[in-house]
Amino acid sequence: MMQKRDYKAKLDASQYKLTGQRATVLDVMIKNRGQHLSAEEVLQQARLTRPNIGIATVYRTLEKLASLEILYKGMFDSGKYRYELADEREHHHHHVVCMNCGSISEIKDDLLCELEKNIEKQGFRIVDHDLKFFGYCPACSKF
Amino acid sequence: MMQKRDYKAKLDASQYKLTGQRATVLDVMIKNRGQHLSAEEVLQQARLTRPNIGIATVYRTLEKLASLEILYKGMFDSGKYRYELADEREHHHHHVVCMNCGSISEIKDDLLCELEKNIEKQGFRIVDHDLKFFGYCPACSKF
DNA sequence: ATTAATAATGATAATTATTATCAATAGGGA
DNA sequence: TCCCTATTGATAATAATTATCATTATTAAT
Repeated sequence: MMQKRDYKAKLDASQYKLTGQRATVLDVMIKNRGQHLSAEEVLQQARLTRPNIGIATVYRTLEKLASLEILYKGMFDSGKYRYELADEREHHHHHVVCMNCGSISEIKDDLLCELEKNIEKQGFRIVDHDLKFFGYCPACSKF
Repeated sequence: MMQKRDYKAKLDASQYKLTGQRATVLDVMIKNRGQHLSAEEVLQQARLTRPNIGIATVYRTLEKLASLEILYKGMFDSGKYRYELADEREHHHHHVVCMNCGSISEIKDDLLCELEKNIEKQGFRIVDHDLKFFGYCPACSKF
């Protein structure tokens, strides 16, 4: 599993500096590994250790980290983006969105490679995919 | 393939009336079968035959038609919902979003039923899925 | 170290998509 | 016809995101 220093190295190799604010945002994402945070949620957590960080900086940082492929930015449902550490979703897992409690669980799978190959036979070039299942998580499906 | 009268029957069976405005929106969706229109795009088209229809009515109608499962409402990318005739995506097809021209193509497939069964073994209850591929459509992948 | 150039930040204005409000209108029975 | 309720269009309000801009921090050159 990638560590903090690896992400920092990735940033150092880029044109961007690892400022205090960016480190704070990165720390939040690492602390919440496996979760899918909205910008607002990242802001709340970031302010625990850096009370005066602004929402604009959070957006800018998330955007940069996503452009460096440190984060994955995805639209899961209802109108806002969520971010997670990119290596968490590397080859290949998918999301189950619980229609009752809204929780997002992860499912590992490699079935899609085959499907991508079929699509490429039709002339497409596929570079990524996003698969979501909608239903009820184990807790909610009891009711 | 479902015809206009079938959709109308579905509406008649509901608590909602088929008003002129709703018929206009439905006509737009039928005319654009297989496409994924945003509310704004529906408005543009609707105004060709009914120039003073308002955006609020379009949103309301799309919402109602989606709640009756006449339309499917999905978030494909970048922050806005798109709508399509629900029967167009019945059992089972997926979307390829071209990262160059933004076009959305459709792929038929039934591979996922199996995957859903696996997930259900883990305690989830799955009722729907949404699979998107990102890449380049045949036209754009030439460059 | 001092200064000049550049990049990053925070506050906030602007924008975009969507939803809510509300007065005016349109149908559908008594 | 008149009343009742649903629908509509205009527009205000909201939510998420992006843009702007003056201030601050960092870097490079002297």
